[in-house]
Amino acid sequence: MAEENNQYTFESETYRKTYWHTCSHVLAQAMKRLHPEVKLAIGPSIDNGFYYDFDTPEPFTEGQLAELEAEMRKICKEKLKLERFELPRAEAIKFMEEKGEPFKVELIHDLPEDAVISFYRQGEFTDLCAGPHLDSTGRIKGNAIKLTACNAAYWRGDSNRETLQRIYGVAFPKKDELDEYLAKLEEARKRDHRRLGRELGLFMLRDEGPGFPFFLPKGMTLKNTLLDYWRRVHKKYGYVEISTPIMLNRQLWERSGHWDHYKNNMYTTVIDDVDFAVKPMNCPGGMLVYASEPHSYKELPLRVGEIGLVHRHELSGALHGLFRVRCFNQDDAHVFMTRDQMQDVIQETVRLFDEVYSVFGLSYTIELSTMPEDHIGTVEEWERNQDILKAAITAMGKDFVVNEGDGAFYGPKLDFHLADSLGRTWQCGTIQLDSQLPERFELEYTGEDGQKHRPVMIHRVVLGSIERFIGVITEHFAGAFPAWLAPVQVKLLPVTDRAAEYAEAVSARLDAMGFRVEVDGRNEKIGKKIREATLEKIPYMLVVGDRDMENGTVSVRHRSGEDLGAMSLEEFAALLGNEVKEMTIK
RNA sequence: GCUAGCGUGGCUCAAUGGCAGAGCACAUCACUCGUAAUGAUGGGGUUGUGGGUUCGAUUCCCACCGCUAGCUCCA
Repeated sequence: MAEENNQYTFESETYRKTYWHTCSHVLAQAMKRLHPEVKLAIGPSIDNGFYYDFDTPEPFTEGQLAELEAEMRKICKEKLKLERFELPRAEAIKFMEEKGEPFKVELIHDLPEDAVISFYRQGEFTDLCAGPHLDSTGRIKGNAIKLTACNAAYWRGDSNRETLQRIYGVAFPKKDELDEYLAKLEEARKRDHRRLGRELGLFMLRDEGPGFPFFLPKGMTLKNTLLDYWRRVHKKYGYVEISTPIMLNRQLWERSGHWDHYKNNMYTTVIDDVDFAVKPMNCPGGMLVYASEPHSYKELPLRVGEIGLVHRHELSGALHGLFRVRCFNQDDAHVFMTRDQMQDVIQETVRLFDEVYSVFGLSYTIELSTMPEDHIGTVEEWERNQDILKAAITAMGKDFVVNEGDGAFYGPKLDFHLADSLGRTWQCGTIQLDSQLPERFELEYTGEDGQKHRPVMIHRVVLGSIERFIGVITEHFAGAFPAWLAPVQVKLLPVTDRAAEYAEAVSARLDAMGFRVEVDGRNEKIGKKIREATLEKIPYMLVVGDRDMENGTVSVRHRSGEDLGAMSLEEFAALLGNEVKEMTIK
């Protein structure tokens, strides 16, 4: 490895991860020098940096990070050689016991019998590690290391085990690159949807209802515009829409399996001595609708959509703006079909996803989640369904990664993780294959043969949660929504009071054409009105003054700062109309 | 839920064991102005909630509520 280092650059993921992994060892070494009593857990590289978990009597403070960074810089300057060596199991355990590292001992115990147990030594510091590593701490640029956070983490991610202190860090071969990275994080903070949501008047959260978002007028317009698009695109793909009750009795939830498998997350109540639960999912209601009348094979696949408001009691610590809430609208749909239709339906659904995501300029990665420990149905059924999902997307030439044991309790699923413009990903779409609920609700259709058959179904959402999706696109567009989606598309800015009436008249005409328009009739200077409309990220500003009144024009300015000059209202309406139309159904 | 940090006008943030302050926003008045902030004046706070320590608490202590970060990446 060492001699090959020169061939590698920081652009290579392998080299980057090796670099960061060695950084984590340097961090651990610095920790041991400053705080010998601290016990070492694990310290891997991650997608953007590295961390190390420590067991410490006293949690760390931000101030200590600077001290650790300084010690790390020292270690880099010392140019310590990293040397790998192996030990037989018993000796490895003894070695770590003597060093007083109980977590390392546990790790060695859990390694398979035939595992090679390797260590890396740098100066006075040695760590259990599979490697690989850089050949010297001198290869790390000391002043381009930044310890970014210290936080708690459970040993082995298990909430029943020890709480460790995790220190996160990031490092680059050049100081400039570190600064650039930190600037990018700062940029990300500026487009945080929680901040933009408040600044743009989209939504709010209150102590009175943690995790229950309130939508404000602008946010509601955005949401309705989004749903309007959703309905049009689903109509095109042959969906019908229903709405099912928000609360249903216990018996139903027992039948669906939710009462047994999902009760901890459900809001329940008692009405007239009967247990009720607020729905955490829409499916059981959808089952009742399907079962309410007989079906023929000729109707299949039957695509039934529902924008359903669901409530889930998420852990308080998991709440996060609109990304993780306790009540949200799913753009749900259930597609009922024959076994033969499964692959086609899955592919058709993926095509629908592609169309929708492309409208927003969002790309995605797919994860296949397989059978969890807590599940219903047979292993054979699960495997068969997993194979169908795999086959369907493979045939479409799509890549996916497998997420073992992360399926829903009733079936395997394909999860679509959307990347925002900063490369962070959020799970939005999902396609879940389910042959359990049709069984439990005894769903049937009459086949060509005149016999009753059991359909299979998928549960699927494209946007996922309307709330989360709004959060994702708010950050993706940094609040500057495309014109078709912007809560306000046009703002009239009269230069003086003399133009107020004219502005109102223009506004009324645009409104009649179906555009979302506002007038800034305040007695303020035009510069101020422009500044504020720009900060509101309204796509078009129409400046109107004496000149425009005389000529019957509007002076158009884009939020980007571009001055499009004076034009007739008809010309402007055509311009905006085209821009809006481009983004609608193809 | 756990660990740590935080909670001061609508927002962003000062300050202090001894009268709580600024900018923005808001209101009023003047200015009627052509492409990113006109000026003046004014109103607005039981410092998250409840308890405790103290002559005195917004500040110190305790509890609760809420928020923020992490708890997925595994030598």
